[in-house]
Amino acid sequence: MVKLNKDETEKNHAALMAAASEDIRRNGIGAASVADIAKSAGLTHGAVYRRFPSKAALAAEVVTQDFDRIVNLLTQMASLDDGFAAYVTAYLGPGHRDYFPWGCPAAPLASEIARVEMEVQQAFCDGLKRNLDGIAALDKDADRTAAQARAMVALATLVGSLSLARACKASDPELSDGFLTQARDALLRNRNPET
Amino acid sequence: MVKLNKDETEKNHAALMAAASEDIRRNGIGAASVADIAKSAGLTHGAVYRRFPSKAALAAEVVTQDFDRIVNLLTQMASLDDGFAAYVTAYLGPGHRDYFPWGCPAAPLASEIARVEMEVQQAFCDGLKRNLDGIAALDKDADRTAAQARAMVALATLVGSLSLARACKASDPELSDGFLTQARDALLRNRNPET
DNA sequence: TGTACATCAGTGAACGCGCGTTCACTGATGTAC
DNA sequence: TGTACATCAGTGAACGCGCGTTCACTGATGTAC
Repeated sequence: MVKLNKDETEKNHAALMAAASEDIRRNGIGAASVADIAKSAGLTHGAVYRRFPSKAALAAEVVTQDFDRIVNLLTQMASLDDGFAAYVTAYLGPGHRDYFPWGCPAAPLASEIARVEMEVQQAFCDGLKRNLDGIAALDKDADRTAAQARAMVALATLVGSLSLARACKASDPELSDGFLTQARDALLRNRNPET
Repeated sequence: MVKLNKDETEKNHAALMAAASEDIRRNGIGAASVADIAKSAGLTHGAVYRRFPSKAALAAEVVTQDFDRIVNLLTQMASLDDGFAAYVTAYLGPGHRDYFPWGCPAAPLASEIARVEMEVQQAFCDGLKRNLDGIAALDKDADRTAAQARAMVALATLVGSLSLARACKASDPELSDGFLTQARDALLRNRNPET
């Protein structure tokens, strides 16, 4: 290929991040391949190593960026009448289950994170905390400790039901849909039980 | 090695299954290696292929056996005063998070299952349904549909919190413990909201 | 009881493959004069 | 305005490695006679 001007260079960087984000959330970090990511972005694998010292560094940046997107979404939802319901409904919609160009990185990566490089674990854990804060901010209860606790349970339920819905989609689509709808109903019914 | 008598052959088979079960739940199916599994069982990789036509066939049998163990446990717990509390407490204890010789296959494999061979997906989905039935059987509510629905939400919450607790264990042990205790408290508080 | 032989669980060398990573090279850009 | 040159994003061949899988072989077992 030829030398590009700055605009095209930035476009290539964004394309690389987008391709990596999709591949990593769809296939996991281990099964995502540097060459495939580069190819999806219209580049070759060598270009990846001009920008990132390793696949792990790329994965860490992808995880951070993915959580940034979720946190931005949560910030927007905080201005809605019922942001929590909007978040839960979007998270457990069939679109989020079947579509990978963007989405929550916690569900597909949670099981794998413990065995990858520490820099990726740190990025994940950091993002997770920001995600939890964003969920807790949707909870108007004066007791902030309780709101944080509820955010943790809510995120765990979202992650678990999305993962299980994805797992059994091919074998039993009805069961898959059931995980999404039952979790949604339960989360919207059980919140803030004291009020 | 030498020819073994039938007892030793069965021992080797059991050792292979145990090693595969631990490796697969600890590292995932993709990252588990046939050679490592054989080595852990005191054999070489060739021995695996005398018993299983492929790594996928081994994984499918491991998944089935892992769910069998969970279902047996649930059957035993059904005779306790509060089997659901016993299940939730054991599932979300730090032992289940940190120890891999046995345990629930749903949490570590959920994210990965959608991209492995169909025979493994079938074994997983089958096991998942038996797991759900076992949880629902701990629920004495006369409304069986509601009990099934609660079982799905409970399993999703268990899977999600265990996965997230494992994910952030190294980066933030307190947050990791929090996922376990908050999910446990919520599951024991919110069950069967109509009674 | 002793001998010959079929069985078959397990061994280990070999295979092709895709992986992450390295590095010498290319060639358009944009600056220096 | 025109020319020489340093920069640097991207290319693509090459590397060592571990993977799943195959297969000719080994040798104790347990049966047949």
